Amino acid sequence: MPRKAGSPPPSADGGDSKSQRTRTRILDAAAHVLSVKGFAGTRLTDVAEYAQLQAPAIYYYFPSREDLIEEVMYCGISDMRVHLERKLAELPPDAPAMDKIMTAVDSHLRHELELSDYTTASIRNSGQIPEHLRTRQKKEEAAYGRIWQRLFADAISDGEIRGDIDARMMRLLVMGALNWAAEWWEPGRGTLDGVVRTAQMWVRTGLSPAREAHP
Amino acid sequence: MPRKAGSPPPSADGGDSKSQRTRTRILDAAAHVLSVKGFAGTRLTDVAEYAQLQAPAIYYYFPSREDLIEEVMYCGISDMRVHLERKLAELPPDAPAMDKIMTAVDSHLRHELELSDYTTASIRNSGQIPEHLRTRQKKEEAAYGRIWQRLFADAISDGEIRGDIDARMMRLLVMGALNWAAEWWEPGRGTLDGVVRTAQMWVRTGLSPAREAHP
Amino acid sequence: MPRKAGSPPPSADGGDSKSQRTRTRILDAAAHVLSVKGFAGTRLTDVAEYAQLQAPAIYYYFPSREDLIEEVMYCGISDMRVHLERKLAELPPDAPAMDKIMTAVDSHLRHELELSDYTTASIRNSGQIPEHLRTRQKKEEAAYGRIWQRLFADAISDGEIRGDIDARMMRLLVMGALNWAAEWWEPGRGTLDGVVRTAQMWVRTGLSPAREAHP
Amino acid sequence: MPRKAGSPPPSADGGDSKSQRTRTRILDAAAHVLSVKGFAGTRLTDVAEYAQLQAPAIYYYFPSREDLIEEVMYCGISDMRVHLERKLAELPPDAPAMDKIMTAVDSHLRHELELSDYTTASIRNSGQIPEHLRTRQKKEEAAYGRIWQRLFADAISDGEIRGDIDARMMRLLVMGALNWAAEWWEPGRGTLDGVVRTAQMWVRTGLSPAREAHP
DNA sequence: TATGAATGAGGCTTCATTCAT
DNA sequence: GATGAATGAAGCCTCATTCAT
Repeated sequence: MPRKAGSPPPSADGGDSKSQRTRTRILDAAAHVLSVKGFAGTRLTDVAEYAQLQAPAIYYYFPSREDLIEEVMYCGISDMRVHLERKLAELPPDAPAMDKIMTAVDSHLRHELELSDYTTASIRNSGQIPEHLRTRQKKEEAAYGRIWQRLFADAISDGEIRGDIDARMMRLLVMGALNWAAEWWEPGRGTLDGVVRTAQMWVRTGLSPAREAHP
Repeated sequence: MPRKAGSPPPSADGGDSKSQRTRTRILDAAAHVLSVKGFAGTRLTDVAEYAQLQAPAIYYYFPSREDLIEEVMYCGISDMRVHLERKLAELPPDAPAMDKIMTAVDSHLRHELELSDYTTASIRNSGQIPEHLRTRQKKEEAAYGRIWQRLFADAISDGEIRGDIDARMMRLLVMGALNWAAEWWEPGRGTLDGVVRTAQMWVRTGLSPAREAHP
Repeated sequence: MPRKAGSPPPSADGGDSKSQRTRTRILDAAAHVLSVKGFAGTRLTDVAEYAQLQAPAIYYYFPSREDLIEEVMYCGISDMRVHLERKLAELPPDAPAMDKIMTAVDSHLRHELELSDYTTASIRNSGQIPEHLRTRQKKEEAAYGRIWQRLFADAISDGEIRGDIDARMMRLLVMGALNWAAEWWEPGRGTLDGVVRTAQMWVRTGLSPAREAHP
Repeated sequence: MPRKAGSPPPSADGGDSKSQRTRTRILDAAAHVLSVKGFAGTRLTDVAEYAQLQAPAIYYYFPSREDLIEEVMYCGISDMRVHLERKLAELPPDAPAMDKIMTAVDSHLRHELELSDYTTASIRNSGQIPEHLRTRQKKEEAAYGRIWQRLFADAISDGEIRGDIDARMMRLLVMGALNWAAEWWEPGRGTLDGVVRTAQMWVRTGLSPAREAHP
């Protein structure tokens, strides 16, 4: 019997039983539909079609539509955090604070645009989903936010970000620019590398302390 | 008999007949609900409740739910463009290109955060609404985009924005940062002026030609 | 103030006040719509449009949709009876029984096809209308039927209709043939006179006592 | 999955799966309600109740109310034609033309009064149903009409029907008399055999060439 | 494990009807 | 006499969910 909702994220372990794979297929489908149609517009029929099975089959893997959606929302942000943590861990421990931020920008954009409907689903539907479905997600979101917060704080105390700004606001603006990319970016138009580089440039030069004073 | 959908934007003229006001109340309510619940989640019952009447009354003013939503979407972006054009027209004709961009940032944020559920509705639901409801909106969106495009182009040719970037990408990142503000900003936390100033600063210093060479 | 439902048929008296004429216009419109759309399909909006006024205006002349329809149904059959009685009265009192039947056929067809949506409405909807709306109509229908019944009875006792048939059945078949004409006849195709003549011929030769025995 | 509308007539084959039977039950119920209440008066709730299930279940078998009704209308007239063709085929090939007409009268009346709500529904609602629901039905109707037309034409050229009449009109009057029988006949009052015999008699003697000339 | 069949809740929409003007 | 505005009841239809197989 497959795991109940609340169990590890789909891609987590090596549970490659057929059952486990079907569950993942459903979750993927849900993420896809959710990212396109929004919370209220996500019909189990559509999810089922995308996952190539009949709607009632979903109930074998998830107790209800809400549970399914809840898990998509959770995975979206959770995967994102895991991804970021992994990338940061790959940096030399004494890397400059600004470099870490550049890594975060890179990680965020790539994960959002390349890897996953989950993130888009998670991002786009944050505002539309009933509170009680967001408990786990909000916790993850906060955790993810805290990582960024720390990066900014470090950068400020290291003098790599100008000190005369509202750090929280700045961070939210930055993350907004990145989140919104999902709304306009399409593989056909400009490379993903290009987006990453442009965003990094904007963040780096936009946040660096001014140099007018020097001369 | 009230005007059909396709008539002047709600706040437009002095159509202060009681009928005209009811129509506007419904449109406002729809914008509100739409911005919170998304396209599929927008129920006429909720719109009606918010507008303080019974659901069928809506049909006296709009031929269908879709027409109502279509008009909200259209007004959202259309008002935004009008607002921006007015602000730009108030500037001295020979104002520096970057100042115009600052004005655009200001106009966008204030209209989005202060004035109107319409914009939020329009922005948030762009991706979820069936194509056939977006014809008018897309035209307006393009027009609005073209204004920004021109501002960037002028700034580049005047040397006020560094020339080594992909202008289109840059513009989309900027607008994304502004759009996303609706997702996190709330009046209680930080002033609107603060958001505007922070955003302007980021844009100005982020896009200005590098100054490293100077000293 | 106009007369309540239950008052004399529209075209009855000389009540040519504007009010009386509007009432008649509504009744005519209702007859028309009813004959085309059937009982449940008859919307006050359509009736109003056909009568060139707004739906609520109908309530000034009729207490309810049902009352309006009831009156149409009543008038349809009632006019028919009046028409027939008038035509029969014009015959010489000693006219042969079969001639009277020919007159009845003529009267029925002409009234149905030429004069009036009322009859068509009345005929077509007999089976679809709730019982309580048919009280007056049924009484008239019975009265109209009795006239025909008498004509047949007289003809039989005079030996002008063969005696070896079920008179009631025969009469119902005949009236059915006439009633149904409304379903297929259209002015463009064949003259009304032609229909009348054909029907009369069929009835006369079909009902006459066999002549084989004579020679 | 049950067949879509447009599939074989209900009573057609031995599709005795439970699903096939439910579909037939719904179709039968629709025919019944339609024949009593008319097109606009036919509510899915009533159909469902008569078929002993809940209204939404109908959508498992038919895409919409209109499709359901369309199929009833089609089956009504189609079954009628099949029935007639079968009966005619049973006659010896050299049967007199008038005998064939007698068979047609018999077939029409029995099918209409004895077998089927479908026919009554089809007949009664011809005039009330939107054109686009009658495409298939009209084709069948025409085909059915052509059979009768041929029977009349043959009878005339064989001298079994008098030649001095408008054959089309005559045929329509005859079919009208038969169609209308559904409006008045009830099992309690007079036998079906009686109706058939009376109608046949009327048609035979009414259409036969006159014999006055003989003596 | 998965599907065919069915249901109940709820949303959009229509329409007779009312009421103030 | 007549209309603009609004409402309540009811019908069609969708969809999450269940259950037997």
